[in-house]
Amino acid sequence: MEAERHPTVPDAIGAMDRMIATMIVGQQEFARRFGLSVTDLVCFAYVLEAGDTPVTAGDLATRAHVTTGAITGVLNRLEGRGFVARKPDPADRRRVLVVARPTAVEQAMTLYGPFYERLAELFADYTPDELAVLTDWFTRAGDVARTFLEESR
Amino acid sequence: MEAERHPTVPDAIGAMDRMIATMIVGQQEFARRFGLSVTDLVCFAYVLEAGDTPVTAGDLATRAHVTTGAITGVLNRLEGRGFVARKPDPADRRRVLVVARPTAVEQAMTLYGPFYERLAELFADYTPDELAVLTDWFTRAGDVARTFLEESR
DNA sequence: CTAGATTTCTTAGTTGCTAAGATATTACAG
DNA sequence: CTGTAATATCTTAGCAACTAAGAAATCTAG
Repeated sequence: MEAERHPTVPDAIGAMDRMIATMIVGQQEFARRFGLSVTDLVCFAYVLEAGDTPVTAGDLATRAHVTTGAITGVLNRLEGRGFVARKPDPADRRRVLVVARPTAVEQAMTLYGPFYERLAELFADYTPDELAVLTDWFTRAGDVARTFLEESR
Repeated sequence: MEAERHPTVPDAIGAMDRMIATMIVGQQEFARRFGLSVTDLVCFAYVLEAGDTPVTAGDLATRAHVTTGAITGVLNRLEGRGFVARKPDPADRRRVLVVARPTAVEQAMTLYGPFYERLAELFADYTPDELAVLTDWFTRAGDVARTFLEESR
């Protein structure tokens, strides 16, 4: 069946939309179980992603599209759960640097782990070339969305 | 560089995570502009997706993982914006059927359109076979997430 | 016909957000 | 230097959307 193997761009966008909607609900569910908000998880993911690069409270506000006032609450909750720590910036004492606690990834994996295992099983069904196509698309789609968000400020 | 063209499964999951996080922030931004909540958009997308198949208020609560009380608010807002209409179910008068208004897609496209154009441009960079891989993954990842959500109730 | 189950809506209370402004610090023009 | 403006975070008051619990209407089964 050639037709089914060659979806149109609108087909792809439709399938993507349904996937995104489900992932959003999934994140809300994860957040609920952590006793955190979706914004908290988005910020935490960004801190982990940044790795050694220092992240300020303001960076999180920009990235999550919320006010700095909201970030105060985000950091209080993440700090309360032991996910991150506030650290003063020696170079600029107005700033607050946010660093992930050593056990943070471990803690997150307790809840995310089972879901990631399912995803890993799914990805295992694809060839290395197909995995490259998927990873490339994730990266570029993320860039497209980020650019779109920045432009429409 | 072979290594770069063959990401590992963890690479793929990492790229996917960052993409999802950005899409979540994007949906929050769209919701803000519509004067709606993310839950409203998730429900609206589900109503559109269902097409002619009737959707009840309870279906939306199940799909969006919120209480039926929250759905009352969702429907009031979506109805207020002219996106959907409540329709009594002739077969069961307790039920409320939700149908998309004819102009609903058009209205949604006013805001979503520019973003979808960017996505369409991105998808245009992929061959039909690659597009098939992507669409297949969207569908299956959506199924994995939906199954995971249903199991963990 | 009645008792229980189902479906939506209502109400009270909680949470996380924004907007505006307070506070502390840094940057820079003169 | 010094004073003024800009910047970064936090605080506060108010608002919007959620939950939990239960009311009201309707359906289902014995």
